[in-house]
Order: sequence, then structure tokens, then C-alpha cells
Amino acid sequence: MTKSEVDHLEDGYRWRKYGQKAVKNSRYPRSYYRCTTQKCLVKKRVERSHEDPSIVITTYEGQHTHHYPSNVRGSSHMLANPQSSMPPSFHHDLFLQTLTPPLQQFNLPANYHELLLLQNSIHPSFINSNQP
DNA sequence: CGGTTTTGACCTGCGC
DNA sequence: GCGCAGGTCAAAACCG
Repeated sequence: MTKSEVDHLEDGYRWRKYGQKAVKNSRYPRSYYRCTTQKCLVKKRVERSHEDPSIVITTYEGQHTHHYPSNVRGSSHMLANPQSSMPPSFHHDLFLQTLTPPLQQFNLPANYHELLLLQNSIHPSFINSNQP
């Protein structure tokens, strides 16, 4: 449930695509990702909105039981001492916040843009959390 | 050379 | 029992 033009969303974890299928509702293909960290078998389903091609619906299946990888591809510049500045609890909270809003989005399309902006605000903020 | 993406085939659950 | 739809596997291709 994030607005993005690309499927490869860097959410702090590394994903390996293991499948792709076309769905009937959407005329766009749906991609299946799995967390590359062997400790947790979290799965992720990325589907493109049938209304707005610029919006992808990301459905997480399971919970991450580990911190994000030591070196995140594409965001390696933000790893100075992540564990220190961001305890797991904080991340878990963020995780819940990321999961909760989508349900409201479905019921309140009017808040869509606000939530999208919120989503866009969360990522940079937590990236900059260890920035002096 | 290792990890990742791609892509078709294969498997399973469900409705008729 | 069959067909459809969704989900997964695995081999080859691809890329740093």
C-alpha cells in the first residue's frame, strides 16, 4: 500500500523475487518476493493497482524476526550504527504503522493522498534518523 | 563466481 | 472429474 512507480521498493530489507503471475482483476502482473534473510521466511506480494498504475499494493506475509541486513542494497550509506539509534521495538512499531493504514485507505479513499504522503515521510525520516 | 531475476512449468484448492 | 486461478519451483540468463 505504497505509492511508487517502481516495484523495487527499498523498505530496509532485501527481497528475492521468486515468481510473477498475472491476475484477472488487475491487468498488471503480480510479483512474489521472499526475504533473503534465512532467519525469517517473510513473504511479500507486490501488486499494481488496477486504477492507478503508479500505485503498488504491497502485502506482507509474516513478520521479520531480525534486524534489517547489515548492508542494505542501495541504502548502504545509512548504516553507521542502526541498531544503536533504532531499537527493534521502534522498528516493530514502524512495521505496524506500515501495516495498519492500508485498511483505512480502502475505507477512506479521501485520505489516500495524505497517507501516501505519510508513507513517503516515514521512509526519509527513518533513514535520516541517524543523521546528525 | 555468487546472488538475483526471469519465465514457463508444476502443484494445489475450489467451484461447478 | 475438470478447469480455472493463485502460488511456488527451478533452470537458465543476467549482472556486479
